[in-house]
Amino acid sequence: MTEQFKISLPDGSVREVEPGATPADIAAAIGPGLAKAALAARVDGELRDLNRPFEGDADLALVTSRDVDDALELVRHDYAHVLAEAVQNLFPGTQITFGPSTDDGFYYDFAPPADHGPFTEEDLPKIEEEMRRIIARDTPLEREVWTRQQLIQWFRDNGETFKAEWAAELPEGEELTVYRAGDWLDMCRGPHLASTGKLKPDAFKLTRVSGAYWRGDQKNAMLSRIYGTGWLDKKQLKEHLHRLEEAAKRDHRKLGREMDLFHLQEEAHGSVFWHPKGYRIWRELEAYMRRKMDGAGYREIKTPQVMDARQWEQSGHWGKYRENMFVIPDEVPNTADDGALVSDEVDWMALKPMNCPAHVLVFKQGITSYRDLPIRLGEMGCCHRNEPHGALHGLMRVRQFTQDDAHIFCTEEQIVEEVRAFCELADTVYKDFGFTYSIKLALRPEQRFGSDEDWDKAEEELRNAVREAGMATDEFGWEELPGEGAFYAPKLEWHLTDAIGRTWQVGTIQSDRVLPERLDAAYVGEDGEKHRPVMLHRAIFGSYERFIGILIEHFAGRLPAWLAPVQAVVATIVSDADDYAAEVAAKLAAAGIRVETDTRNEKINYKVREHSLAKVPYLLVVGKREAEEGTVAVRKLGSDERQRVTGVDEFLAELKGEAAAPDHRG
RNA sequence: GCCGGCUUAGCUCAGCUGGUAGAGCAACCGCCUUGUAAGCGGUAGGCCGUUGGUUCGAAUCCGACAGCCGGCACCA
Repeated sequence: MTEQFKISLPDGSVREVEPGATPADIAAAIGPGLAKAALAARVDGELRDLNRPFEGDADLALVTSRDVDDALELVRHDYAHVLAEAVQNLFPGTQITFGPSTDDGFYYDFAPPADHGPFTEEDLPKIEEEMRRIIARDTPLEREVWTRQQLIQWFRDNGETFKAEWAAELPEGEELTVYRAGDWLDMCRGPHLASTGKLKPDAFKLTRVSGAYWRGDQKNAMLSRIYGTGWLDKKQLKEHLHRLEEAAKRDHRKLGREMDLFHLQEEAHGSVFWHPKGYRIWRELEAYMRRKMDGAGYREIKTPQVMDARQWEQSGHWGKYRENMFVIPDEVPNTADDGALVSDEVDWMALKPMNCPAHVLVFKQGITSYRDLPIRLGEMGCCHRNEPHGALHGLMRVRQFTQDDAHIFCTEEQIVEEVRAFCELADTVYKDFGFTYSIKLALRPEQRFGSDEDWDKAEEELRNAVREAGMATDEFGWEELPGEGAFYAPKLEWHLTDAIGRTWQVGTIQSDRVLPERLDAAYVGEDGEKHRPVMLHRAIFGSYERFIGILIEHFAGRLPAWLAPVQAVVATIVSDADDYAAEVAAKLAAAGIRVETDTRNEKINYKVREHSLAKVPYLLVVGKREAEEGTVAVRKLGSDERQRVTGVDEFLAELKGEAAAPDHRG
């Protein structure tokens, strides 16, 4: 008489099964529909294979495609395995490595055969085809527990050096499993679907290829990665591809060109040429941020673009970041007729990669009393960093950028209050742009300066400040990120969520005790002795370049009226209305509205289309009728509302509210 | 920096296996005075990224370099 296992189901019922029984057996016992729909099982909360026998009494929940998160994870992981098998079928000699699921699909990293070279996009269609064949074959996926030695031996015998290396390094005590699909197998923790046929042949697509370092380390071999997107059914795949197309339409590089905001060119790659319309956005943002910072007790300064290398040596940047700094010889003249003239003993200078050392130098002028603290020094600081070329990306990653930077010099006791106040300032700013955001605390990295006690303290201060602001909650996406901090301090990060759900890290505040020490910043305390201030580095936009890029993508170019470079266009229908159009425009301009007129000899359809594509918030159409009646026909961009005819003053009153910056509205 | 791809008119893109370039839109010039997302006709516009090579001949084939795109790594 064998012992029976008691399996509890989510509805509260309990089934008794023989040892050796599996979740699949239970699904079958409940009904054929469920047996077919079941993808995997949660056994005591752990996601498991449908065919893995119970090991004792257990709580069981069968996972179907209705459990979307689990189902997608399973399906994507399976697609990755099928991809690996397909590639090995088509390209014998290819080594497999890793293939996880991602946010929208999966990838797998391969080491292609020595005589083949990396995979290219041209390979993708035939790999997809092979994947469909594998799915159609409907091969069962079987879990097997192997010993480490078996694994290493098997992979070595099959020329799988990467897998063998990995198997040798897996932590002791872990159950090592392989999943077998017919003749093919991969070492994998699982779980997997019961068979390849559970995948939909039309719900995935291989999207791109790229290089990726083995184990993510630049020092290692470059592998060939194949990305795919994978879903539960064809409809989801189509929706996803559609979302990608929509996202591409928001691309700030494309909109920046179409809207004539800025351009980039080879001769200054990684630095932005702002055009009048783009710089108008910048100026509005800058004016807004100045008001916010003035109002929050910051004082703005301006510091040198170029400083002597000795200064950077002292601050520590020379040692750590010299590779990414633009360095120039301090020699006059530095050219001669026969070429460059740079002597051996030249002094070096560097363009500033950040503002903080200069701010410490300002702080150090004169003697500071504890009564003066906190001192908040702000700067719209233009910095240069010689970024790795492969990292450059439109406005999002540039070599010259301007930060809404500030450093708060304060006492230990003032840290929490200053950080708390910053949380509130950042909150008002992000809300003014309609962003939701989450706050993360990036904790100590492996490589760092300072003692563990200092780190304990610094982390706790930031944590407390966010708690005191009432923002260390789920509502604010509060989360701690181990290992993500800067080498000198933990940092709080603000991650914006844009209109299509992408996140962007923009704001930050971090406490720094290292730099004041290195640059010997001090204040005189109550006791008459010298003390080190703590320095809080902080920014809200991050950089103007990147923030504008994010705004363009967030609004899909349709900036709110207060940021729109041109807020209204007066477009005529007939030339008889030209004078009236000029009159209307003059009136708006006198009220501070950025307005243009369009009196070209074109049909109104044409003008409407053009200004709509240019994302002008308001189009005021004037014809004979409006000229006679003193009205305008208002067409608001992106509004479903039908154009309406209204008096100029009424319209102006309405637009003035919208055209004012959020902090200037009543 | 690493892997792959790309680079032709202001923009978007054609140009097969080598015979010194083509479209649409934009621009300019006319006609049309127009009522809410492209009126019609015409004209002009190109060192085919740069540079070496192969060839009688290169936008086209090969190499180097640069920039861009997608990733990887990096992001004080």
